[in-house]
Amino acid sequence: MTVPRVGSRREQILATAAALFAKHGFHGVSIAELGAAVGISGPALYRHFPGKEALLAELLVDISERLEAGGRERAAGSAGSPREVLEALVDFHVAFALREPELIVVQDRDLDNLPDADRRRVRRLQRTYVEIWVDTLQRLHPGLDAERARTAAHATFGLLNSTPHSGSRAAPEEVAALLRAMALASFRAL
Amino acid sequence: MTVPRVGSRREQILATAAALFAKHGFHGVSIAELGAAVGISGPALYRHFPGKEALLAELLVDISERLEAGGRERAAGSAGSPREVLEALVDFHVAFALREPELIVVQDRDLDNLPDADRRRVRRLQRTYVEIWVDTLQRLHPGLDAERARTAAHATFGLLNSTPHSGSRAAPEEVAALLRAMALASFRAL
DNA sequence: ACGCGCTGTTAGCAGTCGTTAACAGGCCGG
DNA sequence: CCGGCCTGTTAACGACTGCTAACAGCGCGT
Repeated sequence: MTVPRVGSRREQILATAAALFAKHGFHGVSIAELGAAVGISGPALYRHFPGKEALLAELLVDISERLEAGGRERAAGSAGSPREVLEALVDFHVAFALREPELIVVQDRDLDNLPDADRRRVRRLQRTYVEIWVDTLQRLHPGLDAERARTAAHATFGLLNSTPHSGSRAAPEEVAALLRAMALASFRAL
Repeated sequence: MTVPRVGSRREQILATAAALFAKHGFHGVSIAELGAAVGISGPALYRHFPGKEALLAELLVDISERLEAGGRERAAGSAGSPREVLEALVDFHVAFALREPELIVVQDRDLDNLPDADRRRVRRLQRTYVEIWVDTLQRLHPGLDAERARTAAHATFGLLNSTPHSGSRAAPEEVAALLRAMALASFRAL
């Protein structure tokens, strides 16, 4: 019994890769280093992944799918006023950024080290995630044109994704509350 | 007469390197590619720079010095209320981020590809720049503790530095005005 | 006119990278 | 007990990298 966590090695490798890629960049981490960091050495990684790029692809496709799904979920039912939806989106995003800062870093740093097919997929997911925010902002502020809404959405992502940059020795909930409040306040400028 | 732009090649190389590093990352650009992009080929770059790392160092030291100097200048004379100083800082930073988005990208993406001495220097400059913002925020909001002020400063940098991410087909002045307004509005949450 | 410094070239070297090949031990179903 | 799969090892290959060496044309001061 007690299935020995099928794919537990895989997940360990993915988590370690996320941390190392975030710290040194995709090209700055060798297969040998990554292997050593999980206790195996070098080419053993090829028992779990077809190659280095595939590893990055799995990380980035996964994070962009989770963001898009989370955004869609909170914006869907059209239940809730635009303001409530926007608050839910902010809460979701800030929680994500605080929980997995490495993935946030890797996603916009190493996107173009992906093979073409995966990069297109990730780009499309990112675009639809942005559009969820744009639609919500436009419903909240009728008359706001799409271009400005898009700029505002990206600005908010930059604000919320700033967690990896600040040392943030403070408690995560306090940081989350502060970023949430700043993001929502910034929308008053629209 | 008409000095033939002493160092014009140097500056051309630096500008091209900034663009390429921003697009593909430091490790993603080879000396040969960089040479080809400026019309010379490969090792000719060593006539102008002692090495690849020195090139990156010059870019990053330069940008962090300019940011620190610009921030210090606008915060110095203690002329102006804290709110005026803060508005000047925002204007300065957003103009910088819009004028040289590649440098913004390279600075936080490839900082740790610098040789130790240069990285320490850049880190120190960045720290004092942040502290200028922290001090101003604390003068504006007495009772705001330094940790929260630091988080808020980083969040504002993320917001203002979002320009490279959004396509921003709009006119730069409009984007600048929007980001400025959002940044200043976000401070109301403090 | 001469020589030198500046800026460019090509050839080649040493090191590192991702990846494949060949091999081996452990576990588990028949 | 046996045979295969899973997961690991080390050795080696080819490609590419940053960098150096050796050489050459050009322009300018004396």
